[in-house]
Amino acid sequence: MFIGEYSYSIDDKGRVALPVKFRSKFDDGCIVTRGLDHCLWVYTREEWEKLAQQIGQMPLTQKNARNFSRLMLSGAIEIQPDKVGRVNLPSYLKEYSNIKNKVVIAGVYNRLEIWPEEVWKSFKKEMEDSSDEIAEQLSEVGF
Amino acid sequence: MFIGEYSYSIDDKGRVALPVKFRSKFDDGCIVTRGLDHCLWVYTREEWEKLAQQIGQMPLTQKNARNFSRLMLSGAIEIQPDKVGRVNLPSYLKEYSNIKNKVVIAGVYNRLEIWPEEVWKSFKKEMEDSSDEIAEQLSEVGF
DNA sequence: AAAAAAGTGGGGGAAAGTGGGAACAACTTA
DNA sequence: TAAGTTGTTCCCACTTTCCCCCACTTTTTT
Repeated sequence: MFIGEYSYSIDDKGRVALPVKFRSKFDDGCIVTRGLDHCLWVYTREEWEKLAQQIGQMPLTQKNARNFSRLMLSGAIEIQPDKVGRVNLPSYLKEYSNIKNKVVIAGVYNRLEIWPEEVWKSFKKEMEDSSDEIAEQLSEVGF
Repeated sequence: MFIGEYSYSIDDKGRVALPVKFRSKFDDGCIVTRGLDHCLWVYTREEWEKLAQQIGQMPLTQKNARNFSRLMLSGAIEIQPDKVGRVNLPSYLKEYSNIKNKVVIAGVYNRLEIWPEEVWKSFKKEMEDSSDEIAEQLSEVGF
């Protein structure tokens, strides 16, 4: 399970390190894709297969389903981390997430999330400030 | 599984490269056809067979089904990529998709999609901006 | 404080993108 | 029918990009 919060910088070549703790999970590659809220999601192969299969079975003829599968699948890329555990993000993912120099990687159960540092900070502040309200809204979705 | 987003240019002879990662899948030819949303769809032989069978089983009596099968089947062509993995698109497919010089190829599960670069950009922007709504609508279709 | 581990940076070689020429086929015209 | 013209396909070559590997610096741990 992925948990915690880690800071890294992106070098001139667009490489970003994955947290040491989790590197072994990505030995046989990881899948990075566009996540919701304009961050990036990183999955292990195994977890990705589950997700992708669901997406792939959506009906061709429904526009929403078509667009969602385009968004998720065309945004995805399989990357093999280099010898020291870094991945090279394609430019379209950096643009989508607005990642420039400093990033925060957050563990969220079955995936990692990559955020621009500044965005993460303000997002976190907002979350912390409104945690009570968030909790109350959760009861509405059956938590 | 086809995933990712790749940029290529079309040369004066109308040739467009397929992404290196997937070339081996098309060793024994690929089927290109008119897709929905005015892009082109590229299938492996195997996947095409499955799809064609599905389409063939649609009810003759529904106008939508008739039109869909016309679009897909009459537009389809089998192409053998050249030694460096390029395909030569027939002019009616270039016209249908409005492909000129720069294209984006997107992997979407069991097919590749070929888009004019400009169209893809605006389409993607729209999708990205409305990703929250799209995602929420998906819960309605049981995702 | 020393050693080990992790973060960061850069250079070289291989592979991929792209362009063009030559050979061949098809179609047109004299 | 033969010659010319157009178009297509195969193959080769150049250029650029990307990826792998190595090394240095910084941080952490014993």
